[in-house]
Amino acid sequence: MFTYEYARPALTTDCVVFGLDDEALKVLLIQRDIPPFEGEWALPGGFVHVGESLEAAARRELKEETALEGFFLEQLHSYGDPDRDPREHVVTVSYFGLVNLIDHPPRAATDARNAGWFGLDDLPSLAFDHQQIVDTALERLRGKLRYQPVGFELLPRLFTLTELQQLYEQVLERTLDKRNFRKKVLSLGILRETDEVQQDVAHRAARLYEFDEAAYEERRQNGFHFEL
Amino acid sequence: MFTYEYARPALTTDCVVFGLDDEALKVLLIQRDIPPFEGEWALPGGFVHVGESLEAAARRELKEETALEGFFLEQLHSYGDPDRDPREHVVTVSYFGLVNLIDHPPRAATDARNAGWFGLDDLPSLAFDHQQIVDTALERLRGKLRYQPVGFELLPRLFTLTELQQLYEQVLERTLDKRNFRKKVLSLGILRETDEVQQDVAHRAARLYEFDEAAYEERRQNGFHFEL
DNA sequence: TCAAAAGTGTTCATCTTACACCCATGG
DNA sequence: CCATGGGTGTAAGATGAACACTTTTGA
Repeated sequence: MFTYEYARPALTTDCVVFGLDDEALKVLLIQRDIPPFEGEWALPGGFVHVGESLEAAARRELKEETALEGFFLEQLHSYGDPDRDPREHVVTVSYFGLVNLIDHPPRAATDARNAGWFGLDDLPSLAFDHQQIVDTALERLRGKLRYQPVGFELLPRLFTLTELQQLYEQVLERTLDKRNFRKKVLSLGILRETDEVQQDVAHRAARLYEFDEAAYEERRQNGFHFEL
Repeated sequence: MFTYEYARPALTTDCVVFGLDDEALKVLLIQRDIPPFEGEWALPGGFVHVGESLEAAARRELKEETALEGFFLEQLHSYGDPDRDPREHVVTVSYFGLVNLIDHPPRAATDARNAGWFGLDDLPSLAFDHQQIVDTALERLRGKLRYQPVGFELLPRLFTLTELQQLYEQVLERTLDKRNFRKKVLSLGILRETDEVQQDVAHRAARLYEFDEAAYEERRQNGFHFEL
């Protein structure tokens, strides 16, 4: 039991983790096993421990609930409406993560909660204000994708230009011209062309590329501004 | 006294309020009258009350400490490093505000703390991690200014195109071409030209313009994207 | 009449967009 | 040999950058 002179809101983190598979952009959800909203789907998250940084709390909860670790995670927004949790005033710091579902396939969560990936057009109704948080995360993803090289986080290390283009098309919800897209993305000089090509495809195999972090960093230092 | 089953970090808000006067972009600071960091300068802010939204807490503290109210305020970032406050684990949600110093001149704060506007190149050393928060806010301001019509918040209702240009030059720290700037900003169609001109200037008086919020909103609905 | 800032267009380079066909591969 | 996606260039339009002089006003 812990006692304070003044009342304190509770503090949690919640994560919106996006993943990409062959079909669509998906969000990671867990099924709640305790009230409130027992049995409903919600964002993975939980209480921040004293002595723990916000990001550490977010990563810990994700690992506990969904067995995911080691990927891009960045703070999104904090929500503190006193009524957002029916129990009491709970402030949540939301995080926004990106994984590629090839390297991080869905696994049973360690603490036995049901977890799953849901297509964005196919989300169940969410507990708390989590739908709003997902909406904000999606807006943020769209914004970041245009101006920062985060899309690569959703792809395997080696990818084809068509895969990259499809990622942009799916997230931004519009079609892009193949020739213009390739011209633009290659002109940025932050992709390394590898010697490898796609395997096991029933047509001409596409060349595989890799994001060149070092080249990106160097260009960024020199005032280069990523934009797609 | 309030007792909880698990320990809770304390929760505060801190505000980085930018103001523009004739000379430079300034930040609003208060001098702390209690430990820790007693006597040092810090961002205005304080504890979030239970039952109070985050933004309400930020506005309340600002009003109490600096007598400022009724201006643009938006959430910035949350900081939760366990060591950022020497007393205990304190998580802060930072906000970022814009005021024009003509309509909101510096006044004595109601609760008798010393408050003041400091030029960005002239900041005293700040308590806690507040320098980092200011740096983040400045980055955000620079980013927002280019892509959202927030600059007007720093100017009086009626302003000249030169004032607007100087604002951009000061915040972005680079000079802009007068003709190109005017061409671009007018082509956006979100400024209303008024019949009025500058008063009491010792040279040809410039025409006064006004931000046309309605026109901006309408254009935004139709997929228009502000950019300067 | 002088000082100070307001106001105004054109040109050139760059970037963006639209668009269609042949090629390589595996089945 | 056919189906599938991979890969490639050009031309026209739009946008951004560079640049200097005349006008208005008050002191």
